[in-house]
Parts: sequence; structure tokens; C-alpha cells
Amino acid sequence: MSDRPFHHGNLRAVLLEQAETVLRERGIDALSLRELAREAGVSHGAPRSHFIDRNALLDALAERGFVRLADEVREAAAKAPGDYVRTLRAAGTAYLRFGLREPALADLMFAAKADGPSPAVSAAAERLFDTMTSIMSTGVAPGGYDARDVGRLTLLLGTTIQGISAFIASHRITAAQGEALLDDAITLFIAGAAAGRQSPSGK
Amino acid sequence: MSDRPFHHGNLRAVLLEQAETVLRERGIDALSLRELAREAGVSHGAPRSHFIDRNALLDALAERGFVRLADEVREAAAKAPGDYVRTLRAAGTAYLRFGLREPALADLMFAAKADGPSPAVSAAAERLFDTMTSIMSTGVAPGGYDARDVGRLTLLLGTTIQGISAFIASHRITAAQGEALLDDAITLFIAGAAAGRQSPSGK
DNA sequence: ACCTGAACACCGTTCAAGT
DNA sequence: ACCTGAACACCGTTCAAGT
Repeated sequence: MSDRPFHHGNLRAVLLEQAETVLRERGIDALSLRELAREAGVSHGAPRSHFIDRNALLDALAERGFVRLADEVREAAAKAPGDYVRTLRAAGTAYLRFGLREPALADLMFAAKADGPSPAVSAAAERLFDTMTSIMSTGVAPGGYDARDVGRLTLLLGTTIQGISAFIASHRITAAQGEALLDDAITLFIAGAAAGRQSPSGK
Repeated sequence: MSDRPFHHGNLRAVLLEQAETVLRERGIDALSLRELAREAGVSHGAPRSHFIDRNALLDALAERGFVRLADEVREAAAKAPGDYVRTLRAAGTAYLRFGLREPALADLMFAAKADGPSPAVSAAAERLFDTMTSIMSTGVAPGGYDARDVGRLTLLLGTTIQGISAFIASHRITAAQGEALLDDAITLFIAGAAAGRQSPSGK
């Protein structure tokens, strides 16, 4: 532990990895740049070469979170057999389980920020939204809902899942209740959109 | 500024008031006990007599937030004229506007916490839930949904509104989009629950 | 019961200097 | 290009002591 070269060579990745662990195990308040540097075996000023400040590190974490969440949702949907309702359910469940596994990270990803998300975070979030949209699109053909309702339904399901996730993370409901709510939401959304073919937003 | 009595007499309330302002204007990261003490004109140790630590202050803020939100939702619902759908819409809109006015506070109220909310916060949150439940109950009689669906529908609408609020606060959608989504959600939920009288959660 | 003020350990951030 | 290490200003928290 003494002949480590001057250049770490891997510092950025190591910091992010450690940061995710701290976030998961001890929450965002316990996340300190100095501690991360200490554990990486570098001086406390070193992280500055990779993250301009603590917030930049948090942004990078949020960005990675969105990418991972999008991947997990897409995979879950791809593996789901059968009709589009089951696909939606699988995607939604994957979303909820991500929040269950990484509550602090999920919080960070959707935290209220005065100036909005950084471009990188925004792009990663859009990736998730695109994934959800393409999954929602599979329900158009079989006589489900109309193609022009996809955007709105995606947003509606997305916000609902996000709300369920927040309720679980803040211990307002249990995970089981959350999954039941997800089922209800999908059923009602789909049924409502397919049955009431008149525009739902009509006054 | 020199003949102030030893006992502030009002410190707890002043700290909370100032804290809400800081939270609103500069976010949770800018909230410092020492600064609050400074602005209240007391020593930095003084807040300790009222809040055991920073987290206790945050809990008190969240608790007050839930009480205020419940009040605003109840009032909005009471003032809403006409049928229960409009009442629900008014209640939901009040909820969204609270999040718009106090994004950081709303974040705090629904933040993921490892050990769950404190008893006081939990009680205040329940007050909000009770308010939502009683509003949702007004839709039972007129041939809307079944009485045994009220609990589930309340939870579903609550999570959905929360999700919409989070999407707005994190700049994922605009406030106008959020209100449109709320309309859609209410329409679909009500329509789905009233029309499909078979249990929505049935597999 | 409430507040003061010193003390302690910890931060984030900056920046000249080194490699 | 990346890292070191001193320096600065700021925290939260504790606690004996004052009123």
C-alpha cells in the first residue's frame, strides 16, 4: 500500500462505485468527498480533478442511476412473456424493485432541484422515458389503446410508478401494497383508455 | 439589540419559520442550525433546547408540511362546487400547487428514510391520508364506485399525484402538463372503477 | 427550563505546487 | 493531466456553566 503510483488511473470510477455503496448503506447525508478520497487512498483534493464539487458527483450518480434503471426496465420487459399488459406489469415491477434496492439513489434521481437537472442527467432520464414509451407502444396494435394515447399513458404510468415508489421508500405503504397498486393502475389505465375511446382529457 | 431578555420565549417558532423560508428559497442543503441561530439572535447552541439535532428540525418541518398540505387540500375540496369528480380535481390541484410552491419541503416530506418517519411525522401524514379518504368517499353514493374501493382508489390517486408532483419538481414535466395528467388520472380511475365493476386487482 | 460559549471533529472548496 | 497538502470558512454536536 505504499508503492501506489502517483496517478491512480481509475479514480473516477472508484469514487463513483464507493459513492453508490455509501448512498445505499448510509444515505446521502453520509456521502462525503473527503471520506471517498480517504477510502480510495488519495488526498482529499484529488476528487476535484474528476468532479468539480459534491453536486457534480451527485449528478453523475443520478445519471448512472437512470441508465441502470432504464436497462433493468428494458430487460424485464423483454423477458416478460405474453400480452402487453404483462409486459407493462413486468416493467413497472422492475421499476419498483429498483427503488426498493436503491431508495436513496432513486430519491436523488427525482429530487427537486431549483435549476432542473444537468444536461447529462436529463439525457439519461430521457433514455428511461424512451424505454417506457417503447414498452407502452406494444399495446397499441392488439386492440388496446390508440397510438395517439401512448405518450400520455406513458407519462401517466411513469408518474404513478414514481409515486408508488416514493410511498414505499418513505414507508407510507409496504412493497406488497405497492405492487398491488401497480396492478390496479395498469388495469384501470388500460381499461379506461381502451374502453372510453373518447379523449380522457376532455372537459 | 442589546436588552433582549435571556429567554427568547419564542425561539422554537422563530426557528421553524426561518427554516421554512430558507428551505423555500435556498433548498435543504443551505439549511444550517448555526445560521438559523444567528438570524434569531441566539447562540449556536440555543436550538438544542428545542431540537435535539438537525434531523429533528427537519422532522418538525415535514410534520408541519403535512398538516398544512392536509388543510389546503381539505379547503380546496370544500370550496369546489358540483360533483365529486370536480371535488377530486380541486383536491388534486391543491396538492400539486403545494408542491409547486414548496418543492424542497414536499421533497423532504416524502424523502426515503432508512428508519421510516418519526411518529409525529407519521401521524401528520395520516391526517393527509384521512383527508384524501374522506374526499374520495364523496364519490361513493351517486352511482360512482363501490364503497369497498375507496381505500384503494385513495391510495392510487395519492401515489399518482405524488408522482406527478415529483415529476414537476424535478423538471421532468411542466406544471401545465402535470395538471393535465391529473385530469387524465382522475377520469381514468373513476371511469375504470365505475365501469369495470369486477375487481380491478383480479389476476 | 432555557441559553451561552468554548471545544472537538468533521466538512467543502480553493489553489499553489509537485509529478 | 492528475494529484498533494496547506489554508480557509463553515458545519453539527457536546457539555459545563450561567440565569
